[in-house]
This record gives sequence, structure tokens and C-alpha cells, in this order.
Amino acid sequence: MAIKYKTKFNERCYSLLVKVPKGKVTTYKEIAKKLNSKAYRAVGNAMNKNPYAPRVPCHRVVNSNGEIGGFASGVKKKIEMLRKEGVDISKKNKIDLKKYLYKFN
DNA sequence: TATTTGACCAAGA
DNA sequence: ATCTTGGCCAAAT
Repeated sequence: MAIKYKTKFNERCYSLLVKVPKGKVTTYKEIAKKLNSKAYRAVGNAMNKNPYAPRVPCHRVVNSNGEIGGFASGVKKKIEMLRKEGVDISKKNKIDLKKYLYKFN
């Protein structure tokens, strides 16, 4: 059975997210901006619900200030995943957005 | 329908 | 640099 889209907004978030390549990250703000909106928080909420768990790389979404942000299954898990994908994270759990930020255009 | 919630962000003290 | 405050928006309750 095909995916049943509850809301368009969330679906757009997921659609954008799957475009983020491995080894890169994006931010809640960038996603919202791409949707012509300022719904940073709504984006975060969408990720938290995360109906499409493994197919949507929600672990590649971080805060605009470079901090990791949150993760439904624990921030620790998120960090490990990112490291596995080649993203270097400093001890303070921060990401160098200059290096790893992916923009949608 | 109204209120609350949240994995946010920017600016101010 | 850290902490607080207010604002922002969609989804869930």
C-alpha cells in the first residue's frame, strides 16, 4: 500500500531531506526556508514524529548554530550515525557547517 | 474550535 | 561566551 500523506508540509520536509547526500547535513532553518516558511519548529516536530523512520535521514538535520539538536532515539545515537557517515564532530557535539552544510538551492 | 507542544532561531542583557 | 526572552509555525490533543 502506498504511503498515505497526512499533511503536505511534513511530506515536503521529508522529500527535501532525502536529497541530502551522505556525509553532509542540513538545518531545520534551511528546510523551512526552502519551503518558503519560517516554521523551523514545525520541521523539528515533523522529524520527531518521523513516520518514515529509516528512509528519511533525519539524523542529518542539525541546528543552525552547528549544534546537534535532538533526536528521538537519543542524541548519542545521532552523533554516532553522523560519524559513521564521515561527519567530523568535535567534543562539544558541534558540526562545522562550513564543511558539511548542504543547501537545497 | 482552542490550547498546548516542540529535535528551533535571533536578539538582548 | 552563556543565559533569558520572545517570536515563529504546523501538528497533536
